[in-house]
Amino acid sequence: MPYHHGDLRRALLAAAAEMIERDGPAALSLRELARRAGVSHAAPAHHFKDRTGLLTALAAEGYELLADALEAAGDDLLESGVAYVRFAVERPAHFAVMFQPGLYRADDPLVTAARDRADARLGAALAALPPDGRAGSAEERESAEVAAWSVVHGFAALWIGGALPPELGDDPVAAARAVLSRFSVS
Amino acid sequence: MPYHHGDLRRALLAAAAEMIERDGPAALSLRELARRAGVSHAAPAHHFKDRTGLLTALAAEGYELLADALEAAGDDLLESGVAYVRFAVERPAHFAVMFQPGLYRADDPLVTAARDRADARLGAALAALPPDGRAGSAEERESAEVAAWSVVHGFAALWIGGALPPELGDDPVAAARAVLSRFSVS
DNA sequence: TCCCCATCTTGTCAATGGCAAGATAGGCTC
DNA sequence: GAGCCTATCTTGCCATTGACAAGATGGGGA
Repeated sequence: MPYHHGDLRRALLAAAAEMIERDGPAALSLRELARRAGVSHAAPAHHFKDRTGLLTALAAEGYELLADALEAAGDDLLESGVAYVRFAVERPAHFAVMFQPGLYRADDPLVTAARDRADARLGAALAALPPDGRAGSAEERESAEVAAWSVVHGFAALWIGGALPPELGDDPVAAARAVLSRFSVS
Repeated sequence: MPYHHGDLRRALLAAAAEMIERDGPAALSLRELARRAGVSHAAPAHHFKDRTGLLTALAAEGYELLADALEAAGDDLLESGVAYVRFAVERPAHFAVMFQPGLYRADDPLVTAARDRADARLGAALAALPPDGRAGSAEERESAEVAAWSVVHGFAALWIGGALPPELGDDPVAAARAVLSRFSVS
C-alpha cells in the first residue's frame, strides 16, 4: 500500500454514499470511512476539513448529478420528472443529504453553483407547463410549477422512505411514470 | 429540585423536538437533553432505553399528532392536504423523524398503531378522489391516490427544506392552499 | 540537486452513547 | 403506622468519535 492513496477523495465520497445509503446520514463515521479506505483516521480531514465538509462535498456532487440527469431528459416535463425520481432512487444518499440543508454548508460556492445549474434545468422543464400554452396570472403559474415539482419530489421521498403501498410494484421508475402521467394542473 | 422530576419523559420529548427543529436529528444529544432538563446524564435511558428509543417515541407521537390533525380536517381532500402541511410545518422535528425510518424502530407497536391510524385517516380523505366520483381501474385509482399524497408530502418537505421560491410568501398554510387547490388528477 | 508543499500519520483531548451498580422516595400491604 | 417494593434517578466507567496539533513522507518543480 503506497503512502499516497492516489484517489482518496473519490474513494471516501463513494464509501460515504454507500454508508449513508445503508444507515442514514447520522451513521456516517469519518473513522469508519478511513478504515474502509485503508488510511489513518485523520486522513479524511485533509480533503474535507471536517464531517460537515464531507457532507457538503456530497451535496455538491448530488446537485451536479441531478443537473446531469435533468439535462439528459431534455425539456419534456414528464421525462424530467421521471429522471428526478430515478436520480433520487439510484442515489438515495446524495438525495437525503441534499434536501437536509442543516447537514451541510448550503452556502458553499460549489454547492450553490451546482444547485443553480439543477434549478435552471428544472425551470426549463417546468416552462413546458401547462402543455397547451395557456398561462394564467403569475401567481397561478408559480403555484402550478410548485405543484408539479412537489409531486415529483414527494413521490421520490415517499418511495425512498418505504411509505408507499406495495401495490405500486418494485420498479420505482415505472411506478413514477404511471403516477406522474396521471397528474395535471387545471 | 426534587429527586423525582415528575414529568421527565414529556420534558425530554419536548426538548428533543426543539433541539431537532433547530439542528436536525443528527444533532440530538441525550446528555444535552439531560442537562436542559436538569437531570443526570443517564436519566433519559430509563424512559427511552437508548437514543433510538427516544426517536421511536418521537415518531409515534408524530403519527398520533398527524392522525389528530387529519381527523380534525374531516374527509375533505383539500382540507386534509392543508392539515398535513400545517402539521409538517408546525412540528418539523416530528415530521423529519417520521419519514426517516432508519432513525428509529419503525416496527415498534406504538409506532405502527399510530401510523395505521394516520394511514386510515389519509385513506378516508383520498376516498373523495376523484371529486366527481368516476373511478377508473384499480391501478389508475392507486396512481391517483399516490399522486395526491405525493403533492402534499412533497410540498411540505420542500417548504421545510427551504427549497421553494420566496415568491410563495411566508405563510405555508396559505401557500399550500393555493398550490393544492390547483391540483387535479385526470 | 534541492527544496517546497500536498498528502498522510501519530498522538491527544473533550464529548457522546451505553452499561453497571447503587441511592432515593413514593406508594402499597399488612 | 411500619416496612417493603419498585419506579425513578445518580454516580462511575468504558469504547468510540470528531477535531486539532505536530511530525513524517515523497512527488514535482525551480
